[in-house]
Amino acid sequence: MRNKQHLKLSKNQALVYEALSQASKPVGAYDLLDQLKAHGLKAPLQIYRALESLIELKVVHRLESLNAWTTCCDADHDSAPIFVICDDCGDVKEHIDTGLNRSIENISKKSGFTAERPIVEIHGRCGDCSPKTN
Amino acid sequence: MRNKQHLKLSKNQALVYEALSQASKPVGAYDLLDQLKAHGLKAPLQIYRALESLIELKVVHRLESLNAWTTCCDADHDSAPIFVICDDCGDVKEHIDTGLNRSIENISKKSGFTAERPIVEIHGRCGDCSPKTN
DNA sequence: AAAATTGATGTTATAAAATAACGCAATAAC
DNA sequence: GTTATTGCGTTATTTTATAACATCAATTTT
Repeated sequence: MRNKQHLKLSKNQALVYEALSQASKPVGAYDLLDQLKAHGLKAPLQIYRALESLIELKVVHRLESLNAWTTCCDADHDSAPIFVICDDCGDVKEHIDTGLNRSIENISKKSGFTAERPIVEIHGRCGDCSPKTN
Repeated sequence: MRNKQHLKLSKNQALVYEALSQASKPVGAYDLLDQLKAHGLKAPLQIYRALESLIELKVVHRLESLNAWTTCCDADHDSAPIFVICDDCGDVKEHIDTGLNRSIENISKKSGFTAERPIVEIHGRCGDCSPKTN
């Protein structure tokens, strides 16, 4: 989704989105809550509701394998977001890859499946955190 | 891993593996516990420990987006397991796709990343559960 | 064989993540 | 202006996963 500046977010949505934007990594719901207590938020549900709506708006993704959320890379994609996650430094990058999307379509077609929400989260080591050299 | 028959599993491992084998769908840890209470298991940890070791042995996979576990399809794969999940009937199928694996390798190479644990879980509708026809 | 290491087990308590259920307030739609 | 709709607030609860600690059995080391 481009033009995120033009999104009209509710108060809680804006708070959560802001917090996620400023984070360098995906953030958990209770971490968000801790941060936003300074702004008056008190209950987990306030966070979860905001996250849910931000996902609807396609400006935030949930990382299933981390129980955490991050802002969308703004690629304006219809295709599957691909997350590459360094298990060492925690860095997460979002990618778009047409080849991988084709593969998902192929697999679906072959089995008569309709893909609606592809989840791709690749754990490993980023270039900076050299892979195990044992 | 083939020749699962020859695996020497401990009591709890065997119980959990049996239960997963007989299930038609991925099963949650607390569901497993409920089932296995009849066999004397009492605490979540007994389940989680067994699951952890079964994953080490590569005979069980965890579905991150379902918080549930399932037996490996026995493909003897080095490559990423791909799960196709029907959000309607709950059916889950494991696939292997060389194309998708190549894509993951490409993405990794481009960014100097070393993929160690790729997670691919495609949610949608299976052929039997026709996709939304609104 | 005794000692030491390892791997599995059992139990209680706790932490972490997510949702249910209820009611209120502001705003957009008719 | 009444009626839907949407967002907000709060308490309690459920669901999922781990920590901490103790025991037991098997295997390896000496």
